[in-house]
Amino acid sequence: MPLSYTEENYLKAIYKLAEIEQGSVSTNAIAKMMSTSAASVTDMIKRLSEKGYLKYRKYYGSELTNIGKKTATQLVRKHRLWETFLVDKLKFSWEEIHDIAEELEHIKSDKLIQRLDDFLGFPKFDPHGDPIPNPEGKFTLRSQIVLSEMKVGEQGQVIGVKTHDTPFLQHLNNIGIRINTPLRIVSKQEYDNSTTVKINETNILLSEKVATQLLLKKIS
Amino acid sequence: MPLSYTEENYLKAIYKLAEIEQGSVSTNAIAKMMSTSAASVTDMIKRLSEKGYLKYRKYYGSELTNIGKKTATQLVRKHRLWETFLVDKLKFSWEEIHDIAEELEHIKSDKLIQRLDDFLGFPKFDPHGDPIPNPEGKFTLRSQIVLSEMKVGEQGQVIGVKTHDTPFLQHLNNIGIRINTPLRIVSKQEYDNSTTVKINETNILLSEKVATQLLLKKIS
DNA sequence: TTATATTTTTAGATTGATCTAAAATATTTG
DNA sequence: CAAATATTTTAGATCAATCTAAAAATATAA
Repeated sequence: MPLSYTEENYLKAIYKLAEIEQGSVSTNAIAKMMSTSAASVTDMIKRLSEKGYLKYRKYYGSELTNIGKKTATQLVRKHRLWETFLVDKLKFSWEEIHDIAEELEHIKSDKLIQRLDDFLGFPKFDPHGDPIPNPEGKFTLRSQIVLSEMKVGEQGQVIGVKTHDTPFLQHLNNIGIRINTPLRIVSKQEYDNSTTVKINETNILLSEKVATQLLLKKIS
Repeated sequence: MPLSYTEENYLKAIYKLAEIEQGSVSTNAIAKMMSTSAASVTDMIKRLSEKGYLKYRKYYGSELTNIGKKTATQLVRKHRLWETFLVDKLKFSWEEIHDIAEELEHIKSDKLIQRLDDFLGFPKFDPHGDPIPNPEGKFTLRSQIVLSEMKVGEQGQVIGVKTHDTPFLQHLNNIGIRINTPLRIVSKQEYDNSTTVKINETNILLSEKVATQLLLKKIS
């Protein structure tokens, strides 16, 4: 029997939390991520446990099984492919796509996702720079560095962001930073940990808050 | 408050039935179309009536209000645009798209549909030849004739089908008939009401069952 | 290490969508 | 037109997903 919309969202939430915390995920953490009560979470993890998607010991939290992880990874794959579609084909911007992809990812058709992947040219990264798992669930790795850790004089190209919240992405749009933007570190101000970068012959000041969220690939 | 997935499906069903029957739609007819019990339908039409999407008199059936019709038309618009996307962009065939579009039509974003419409080049008809209503709900009309009513010697081009059931569409694929196929009526056999047509210099026999479901535009 | 605080689970209710069976209303027919 | 038949509604249950409040278990701190 197929998973419900809600069950799928729980799996995704637990998968994400397991990436941060290690080992098992606490009921309260899931409740916070799903914006629901701990009582509801207890109900749901019991159900998902019975269906074999996770292992759960009372009072000690939950851990996804292999099938649970696989299912969650496929949801991530679908989400990121749809986000790529929305940006590449429908010309949406960074910050508009999350909620729509959140709905699209639940459409149940393997063939649809294969065809979409093909149509998009088998992308390996989504518009935020996050890797798109392949049908087997494998992620493509690449070397990346946080802008705030680059040294003066080094050059790089923006390949991703660490957070996806709308105000941050809008701010990046405003100051002219997007995926693939090339830049050079001009100077770093110790006083407030801000960084000056040169983009297209223009110097731009990036606050610490921004510099610690931008992922780059170095270019020599 | 937005409509639920189920409420949207009821609206669509009632809208479709109102196109066939005239005036109000019976509870049983809705139950049949939704493959559910009459009791469930009674519950639902009460709710939709309270929300203002339809008018309902006990024991006398339901009729959509203007807002109900508008909502249903937008669902039809979304369904047909997604079907067009699946065929034109993702290379699905006629008979594979209905169920997927049935899910996609519930994604809630006006901007998404605008952008999709633009991306597809503002199509006026879907892959089955059915008209796609514009954002205001207006359908494009065109003159069409059922193949079985054409006379020997007349020429036409396939622009649509009257039923969408999978075996029928697969049969059309098999015998080489699709949207835009040009053909000429070679002869009509009175005995079994079959029709012989010429497509690309080849004569093909169409049964009455097929000939009464094919819509054509005459060409002179 | 006992008391306090936090986390988690249980118990009991609610809402939407569904069902079956029975009652009420409408329609058809002899 | 009354009896038989068909349709529709009501009544009462169930299931998934949610809630609040209270109880139970675990963790922390004096």
